[in-house]
Amino acid sequence: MENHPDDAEAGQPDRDDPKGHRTVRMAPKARKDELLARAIEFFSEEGFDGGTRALAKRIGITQPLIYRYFPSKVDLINEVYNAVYMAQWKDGWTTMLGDRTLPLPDRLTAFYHDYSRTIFNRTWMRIFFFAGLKGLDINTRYINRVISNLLVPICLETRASFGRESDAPVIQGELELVWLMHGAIFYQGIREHVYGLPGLIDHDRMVETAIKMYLSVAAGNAQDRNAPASSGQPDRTGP
Amino acid sequence: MENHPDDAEAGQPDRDDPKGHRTVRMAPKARKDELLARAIEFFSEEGFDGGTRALAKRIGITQPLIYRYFPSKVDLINEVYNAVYMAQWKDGWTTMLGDRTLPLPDRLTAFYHDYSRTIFNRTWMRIFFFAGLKGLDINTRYINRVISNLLVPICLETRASFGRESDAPVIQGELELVWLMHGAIFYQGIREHVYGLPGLIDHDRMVETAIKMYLSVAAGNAQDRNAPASSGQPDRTGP
DNA sequence: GGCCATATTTATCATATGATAAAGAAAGCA
DNA sequence: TGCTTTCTTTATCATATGATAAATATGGCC
Repeated sequence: MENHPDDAEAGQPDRDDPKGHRTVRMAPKARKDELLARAIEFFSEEGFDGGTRALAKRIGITQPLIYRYFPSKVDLINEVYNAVYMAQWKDGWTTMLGDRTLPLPDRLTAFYHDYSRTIFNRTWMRIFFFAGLKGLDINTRYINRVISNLLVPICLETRASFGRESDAPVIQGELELVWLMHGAIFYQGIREHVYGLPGLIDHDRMVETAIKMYLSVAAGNAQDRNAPASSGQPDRTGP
Repeated sequence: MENHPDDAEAGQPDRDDPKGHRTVRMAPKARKDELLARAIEFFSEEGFDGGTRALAKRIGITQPLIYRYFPSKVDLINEVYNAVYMAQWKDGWTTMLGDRTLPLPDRLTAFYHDYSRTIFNRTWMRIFFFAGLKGLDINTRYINRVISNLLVPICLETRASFGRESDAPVIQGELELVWLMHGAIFYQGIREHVYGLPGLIDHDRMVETAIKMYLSVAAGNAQDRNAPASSGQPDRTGP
């Protein structure tokens, strides 16, 4: 990192092979795949400021080789996005949430179990936050997709489930409630992969509890819905 | 700096003052305070990889001046930590949570309102995540303080509030439940300051809803407590 | 008003970074 | 076996970085 004056590695940059070449010449596609996979790993640890030399060293190649497969570091990062977020998205999630042959609690449970299994891992979680903090649009685009394809449908299904079906646009209050559940669940992934705390013993039970919390308050709101002028939540300044 | 061949700024690096000196000679303490305040701002935007030159430019001083007040960048960052996290912590939070002259829901509400007002701001939230991702120990230490001074007390007060007072150590399941509430609330700060989504309209109401969710499930657990062998949560594989 | 302590700047170092061009070497094929 | 393709490396550039030493100039004090 700083000035190791007479580092033994000085003469043979970037590779950790003690002598000459270690290169196994690879087919372009295989090499590119490998590079991308290792880059995902690498950037999830180091952030996007991680250097291309460090990445190359980790893979066991020299740094300029990266530029044969990706025109620039930014291009590499973009492919990382696509692989981690776009490619792992399942349209089936929205379908699953809307399948009214099952009770809503079951649908929510099934969805969040599957969703958690997809995103609760070190690379997904960390890259997501690195991107969010940098303001990269991958993050914004992903969140917008979550809202329109997951959270809004959940709002609508919740209405229907409590016999208040309507095509009226989802209002702020409904969405906030879903965000609370979603956040409660998502935050457990943050604990583990961003804070580095030990993982949950029983993810599935945690998910079920969060859903239970949501539904119990949603049910309460459904009953209050007739009377008050505002949004069905008790006034906090009341007696 | 470098060689922007014909840059107008070439002769007067780092300052944006169009002519000569703008320097107002400041007392060391005042200058250091200003530097620290702007560094907090700066690092919360750029992360800890933000350069000292960019920071200096933002303040309107030259880069080496930073090193008169902070021996190294790492030292500066450490002072940022202390100012943002250590100095803003209130021991009163723990006291407030344990004040049994008030009903638990009121205590939780008062606490989370105050806590949110302290941490729901751009600098706090973002620096926290920059530090978490980098694995800096500020983050770990802070979380440990949250657990022992906030979450564990909440567990104990919850027991007492439901007539199950005990000195037995807090078990995993109790803590997980509190983490769900805490995460639900905290996540709303993430939405705003890390994802950059528009802020909540009514923070206070969100906090109250999250607390209500928590207490309703905690109450349920309290009732189940006698019968089942496990932890009072219905078996998810049941019919 | 001139002097002096010191806050601030200029100039510079050593190293690290993303990126490019040219040299080298591993395989497939005749 | 030798040739050709192209995967991989060496060498290098231009710039950016954290940090230091020496020169400058500001403002209080007598």
